[in-house]
Amino acid sequence: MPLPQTEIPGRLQMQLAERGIRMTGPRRAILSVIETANQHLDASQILRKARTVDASVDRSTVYRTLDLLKRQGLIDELDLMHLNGEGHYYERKLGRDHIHMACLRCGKIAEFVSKTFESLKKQLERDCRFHILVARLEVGGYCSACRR
Amino acid sequence: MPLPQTEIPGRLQMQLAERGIRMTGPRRAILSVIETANQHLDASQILRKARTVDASVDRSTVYRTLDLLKRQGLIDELDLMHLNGEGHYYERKLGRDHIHMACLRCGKIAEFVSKTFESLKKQLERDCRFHILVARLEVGGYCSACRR
DNA sequence: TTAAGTGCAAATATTTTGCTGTCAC
DNA sequence: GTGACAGCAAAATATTTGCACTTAA
Repeated sequence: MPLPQTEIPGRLQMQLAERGIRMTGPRRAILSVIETANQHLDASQILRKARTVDASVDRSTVYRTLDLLKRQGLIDELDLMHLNGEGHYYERKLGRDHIHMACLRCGKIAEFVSKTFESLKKQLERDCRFHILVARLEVGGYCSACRR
Repeated sequence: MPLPQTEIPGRLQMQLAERGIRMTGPRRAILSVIETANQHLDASQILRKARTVDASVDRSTVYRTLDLLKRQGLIDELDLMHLNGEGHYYERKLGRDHIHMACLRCGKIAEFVSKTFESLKKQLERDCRFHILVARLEVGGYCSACRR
């Protein structure tokens, strides 16, 4: 049973602070955008939204911050099957990994948490003697509404 | 038990012919590169190798051909956890999907075929009423040699 | 104080597109 | 013959980097 992922505002900020990483204005703006996003955002969307908080935020700061968060394992980077161009999408890493299912017809993204996925990762770590840091399962196809 | 994937030379060419898709010089060169590759190649590498067969091959033809093969479901597109930049890697789609494990320290890519992965996909199709066309599981972490 | 972070501008990397001539079928 | 494909050049998109100034701790 996946625990409900209750979200503490400023959690990302806290996690960075715990690791002794400096907090700045632009960084705060970007983090808040990522935290409050209710959909997957790409770098440009993050930039645009961050600028509504702090108009001076630069595109390169967005990329640098995304890099930082990736290295810290606090966000995941997704392709979403390149439904819109070749860019990447970002989302908070919360508890259990989930699978992304992208409908190639209507573009809807569904998410799915699966015990089998968790077992698969364990099996992989055991059988391949591989220490997993990130796991990304993306699926493309037709959703229930589009498959008919 | 996965069947041994015996490779017939010119198989890709044949598969395109079966579908009534035109064969041309540049296309033949690109297909042969993909077929004989013993590692994952990105668009630039494919271009370079294709040019050793047919020097006039253009970069855009490589992209157009990769697009064609993707649409036909004959190749898979991978990120390999962006070990080297943001480009994509391509590989023949042969029989069973496999998992790619990228070592974030040494860069080695290992592949793994798993029954559990197959069950997971079936479960997904059933539980989410989703018709899967492509499934991509990529894992990043430390391989057995690097984890110590 | 000072190492880390920032904006800015420019560079790089990757992919796509318009166009016109060519070729497979 | 004709529609699909090609090369070329240019554009569009996505990301990275060098540098000088600023700032958090």
